[in-house]
Order: sequence, then structure tokens, then C-alpha cells
Amino acid sequence: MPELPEAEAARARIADGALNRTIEAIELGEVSHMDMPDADARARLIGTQFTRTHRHGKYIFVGSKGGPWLHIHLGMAGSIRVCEAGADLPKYVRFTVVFEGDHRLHFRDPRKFGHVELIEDVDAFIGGKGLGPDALSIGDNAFAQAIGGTRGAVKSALLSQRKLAGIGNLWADETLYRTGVDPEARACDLDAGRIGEMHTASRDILQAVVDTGADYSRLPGDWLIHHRNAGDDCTRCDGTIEKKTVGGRTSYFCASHQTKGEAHG
DNA sequence: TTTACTGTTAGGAC
DNA sequence: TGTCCTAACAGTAA
Repeated sequence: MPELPEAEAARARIADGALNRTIEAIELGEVSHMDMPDADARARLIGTQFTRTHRHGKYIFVGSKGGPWLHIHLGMAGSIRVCEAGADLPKYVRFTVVFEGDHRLHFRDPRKFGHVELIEDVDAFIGGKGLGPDALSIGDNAFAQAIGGTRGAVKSALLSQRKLAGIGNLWADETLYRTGVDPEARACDLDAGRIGEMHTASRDILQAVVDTGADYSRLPGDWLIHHRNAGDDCTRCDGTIEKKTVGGRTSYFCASHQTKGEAHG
């Protein structure tokens, strides 16, 4: 389900199969309550081609030749499929680009939490959203600045797309598990070394997931992703996986090796 | 039948 | 002004 690695996999799928093909039509599925380009916006894409892709955090951008960018956000359950002519129509398709030769790009979204829109300028869009640096390319100093100094729970800071774009609930938990930080620890209580370890861990985790094409079954068995059940054995110490809500989101962690890192008491 | 869910954001509390 | 927290969005699956 969509965090940065899924967005990157979707972007790659588009880059591999949907560029440099003339767009013949745009089709909408059942889209009530969803943000979709209106008829005028859709008409702007007809006859042109997509020529490039970009991703920032969980946000996907597909550039048309000399024209607008198609922005796609996968929401909670969205996915991208690129199909050859004659392929069966997947379920829950909300937005389809039909290329020459009946080649198709489908945006599926069962829960309708995703968004598709046409934008003129990617940088202006990112700035307008107030998104922080991309989690895969952010530097050490920028990471420390984004996450350190926050008085609230460190997990909430990791999840904030305004501080750092791309990390969601699953990989925030995985990062904290690997670095031994309690999700409720206050970021300002963590020393610079710990913050640096979290940066390294988050980047390594996200890159590893990207490298599998966001296929979780190919990730190492000792990762938390495979043990998100209260009562499971911790794979890093003798502890047990517990569950609690932090920042409104379900968090799995090991209370034995994940600590709050307070300097005093 | 009830409950929880991977993301985002508006609105309210402090 | 900023920061943080909660609720709500819609549909599915356990």
C-alpha cells in the first residue's frame, strides 16, 4: 500500500510503459467524491505524449510534451497498471489514459482517496503543498533540521510530509524499530547521533523496498514489516512486539529495545 | 456485525 | 504565529 516505494514503483511503471505514445483518449470510471481533471483539462492531453516522469515523496508527476503535468497521488489504496491492447480491465479503475494502439495506463483506487489533476509546474506544486525534502534524497543536515528539535513524538515528525516527504506509517515504524527509538520519544530528546542513525536507516529501508519494486515478500524476514502483530517475538532482542496509537496511527514496536532516549529520567 | 486500515487535511486546542 | 491532535473521507477484509 502506497508510501514512497509504491509511488516510485508506479512512477517507474509509467516511465517504462507509458512514455512517447500519442494519447488518444482519457476515460473516467466511477469517481464521485474524487478529484479528477475536468473535461477541458482532459482535452489538453489528447494528441500529445508523455515524455518524462518525476516523483517527490508520495507524489507522482508525468510530464506531457510542451504541456501540463499529470499529477497522481495514490492515496490509501491506489495503484498504477500499464496494459497492452486487449488486456482485461482491472477493477476500481478511476482514470485511464488510452494511447495509440489501445495501450492503456490505468489508475486504480478502490477507496477513492487518491487524486489526479493537471498542473503547470512541479516545483510550484511542491512548494504550494509545503512538502519537505524527498526522504530518499534529503541530506544529513536537512534531516537533522527537519526531525530534531520537534517537541512532539518522533514518529509524528517522521510522518509529517511538511518536514520530510515520503515516509508513511509502515516505514516510520520500521525506521524506529531498526534504530531502537520509541515511537513516542520526543525528537528533541534524541542526540545527534541517534538522529543520524535514523536518517541512515530510513534511507536504507526505503531504498531496499524500492529495489524490490515494493514487493514486501522479498524483504528480509527479520524486518518489522513481517511482524506487525501484537505478541510476535522481537527479531532484534528477547522482547515482544506491542501495539499502541501514536499521533493517531497504529504503531508496532518492541518496548525492550526501543527507548525514549531521554537524557535524564 | 463490528472494527481497523498503509494518507491527507481541515479545524480546533493550546 | 506555530505546533500538535483528532476526525473525516470510502471501501474492503478480517
